[in-house]
Amino acid sequence: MSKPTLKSVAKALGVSTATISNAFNRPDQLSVALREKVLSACAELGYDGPNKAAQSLRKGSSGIVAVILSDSLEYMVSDPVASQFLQGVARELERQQKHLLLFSGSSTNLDTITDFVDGFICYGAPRNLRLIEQLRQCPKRVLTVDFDLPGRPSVNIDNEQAAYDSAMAVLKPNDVVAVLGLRLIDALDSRPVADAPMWDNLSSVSHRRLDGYQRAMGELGLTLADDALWHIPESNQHFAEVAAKAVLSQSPRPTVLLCMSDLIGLSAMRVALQLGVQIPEQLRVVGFDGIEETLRYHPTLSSVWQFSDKKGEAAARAFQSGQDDNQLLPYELRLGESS
Amino acid sequence: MSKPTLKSVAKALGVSTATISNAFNRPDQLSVALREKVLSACAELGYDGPNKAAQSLRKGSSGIVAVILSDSLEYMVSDPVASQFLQGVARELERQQKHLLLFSGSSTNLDTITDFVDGFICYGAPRNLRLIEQLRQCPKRVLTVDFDLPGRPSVNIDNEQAAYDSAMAVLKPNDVVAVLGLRLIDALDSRPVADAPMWDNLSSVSHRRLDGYQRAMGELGLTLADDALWHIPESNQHFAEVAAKAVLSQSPRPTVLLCMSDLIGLSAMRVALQLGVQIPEQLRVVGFDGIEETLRYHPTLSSVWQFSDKKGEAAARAFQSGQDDNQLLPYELRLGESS
DNA sequence: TCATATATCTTAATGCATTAAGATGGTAGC
DNA sequence: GCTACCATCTTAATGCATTAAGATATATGA
Repeated sequence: MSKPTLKSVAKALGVSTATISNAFNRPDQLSVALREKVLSACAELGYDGPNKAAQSLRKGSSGIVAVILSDSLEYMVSDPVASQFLQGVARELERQQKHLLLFSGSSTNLDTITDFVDGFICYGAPRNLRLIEQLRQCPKRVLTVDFDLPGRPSVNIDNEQAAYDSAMAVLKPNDVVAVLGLRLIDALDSRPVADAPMWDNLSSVSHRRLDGYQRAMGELGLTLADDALWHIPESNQHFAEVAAKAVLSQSPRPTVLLCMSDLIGLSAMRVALQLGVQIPEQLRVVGFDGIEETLRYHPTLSSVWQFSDKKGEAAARAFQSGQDDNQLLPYELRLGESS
Repeated sequence: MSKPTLKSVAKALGVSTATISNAFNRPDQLSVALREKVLSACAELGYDGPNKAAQSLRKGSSGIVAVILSDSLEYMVSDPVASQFLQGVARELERQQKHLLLFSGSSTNLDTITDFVDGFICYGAPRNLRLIEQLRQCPKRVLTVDFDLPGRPSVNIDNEQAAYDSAMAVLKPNDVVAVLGLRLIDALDSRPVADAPMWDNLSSVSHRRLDGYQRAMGELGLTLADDALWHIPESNQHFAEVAAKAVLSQSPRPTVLLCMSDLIGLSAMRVALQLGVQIPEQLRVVGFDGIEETLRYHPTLSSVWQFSDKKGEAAARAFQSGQDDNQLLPYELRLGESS
């Protein structure tokens, strides 16, 4: 006997297909007694719910939301900011009884599954240009986070203003400034940006933050030396330490480090302390993101808190609600001992 | 106007729906002239092929094969053995015009997508018990690689015999033996197995290999000391070096190292050389898997070559062909300077 | 020239499920 | 006792596509 279907189960029970369907989807449409009879019969016959493909076809939606992570899944799970975001998305999606399908940005064949999902939430600007093109042309709903796609809704914070605020909070006249930036150019190792072409992909967060830093510096009459702007390919300890070591060995030594993530900021402080540089007397540091570890570390790190879990929830909610604007979430500047 | 469908396109062109469908799926069923007219009309109307959900429903298959990787995706891409396997699968699937959907073993909701895929190729025994249960009960085709699931087809090599062969090739009477094993117990760091409960998950490859080692040792009258059997949680340099250092510091120092992967073998040789232990005079080493790096390294590493790319192809082919047996692929023992 | 084979396109049944609208029987109100 | 309404279930249209079988017209062969 082939796999049971709604129809075969209905016939076996002597009821209509609508009844079986309702037993699964709209319990209020039939008596409890009958519903339980149906459900137990289904279990017995090995029928485990309506076929998703048919359901998706009929309803026009599958209840599956694909989340595309720009970086590798591994990184995303280990990075506290990203994993908090993911938890927020998962929480909100569960609340809405939706399912979550996870993709890494290296996925290249969206066509394969576009018809099976309700749309995409894309976290972070993908490096993969083909993927970006596919997202642009995707007929399904697409919502971006931490970057913008023309004509698509997005969830973000005002990175320029936040960066400006954070810089203004630590900078003093006559400071020597260095910026430890994240993914500014197309290189896989930590290095000074120098005159490498900026990888300005969809006005990514990093460039907005850089703009904010520079606005603040401009107002204070400070300039950024050519070798004081560093590119870090991925927000982790190793890459951050390489950059921090290099920058703190320069002369004149920076008196302020503007860091585009908290992991970078913490790593920089570790390096500074190893080098015997006093914080905040000789060096002030400010991070970005707002993760718990900045509070446990000593000295505590000043940072822009952006509440990634809320961001995840907001993204999932905005995805569902259908609102098409570019939403800016609140952030909060919290000063620690590092400034 | 809503999204175009087969029907709407057919009406717009004044032909039947069958013609449009054939234009996409069976070009031989209509004249080239008409086919091109149809295709260009589709492009103009913004119709990009038959809806996959409907197609899947009608055809009973979607052409998507899901590959589940027991470890994290990141690890899989970096590990040469796994990534070769993946390449083999991808190559064969492409040949069959199928699509590949990648999952990590931490995925827990197969139900979400079972109706959308033709089945699962599962590489390596998942740690996630819920996932294993889902695979057992999955109504779709499931093929396992490097482990077995009762009643399911699998692709593998004869790990017991291969391990036996490799051990026999390096062992001599009176040897002191240590085993650097992979994922033998449920621990996330490198450590001696001692009396921790063996994590015998679905007769995984590691336990088969251990059986092979021990059969060989038995025949030579050798025994494995309690602290000479080590568990390594993941096949990478760091974890391997920790274990190798510990084992090579024991007294009496081992004269043979049986390693369950080449990465482990190579790391162990690196450690040995650092410690001033001569290979092969004072220590013989044998690995497992067969990766190119073993040939470039000096001394070259003896190993069991299992041709992971072929394994990937074989898995994809077996998945497709419908054969339901437990296939054993050939392996090859290649001796290097390490023994 | 007639019968037959070929190429090309259409008809209609089918896959599995959802859901608005209709049918049925019972209960409450007066 | 009659009407109105409610709870409960069924009917039937619908979503988007595939494909075997049927319908034409054109070409082939004797």
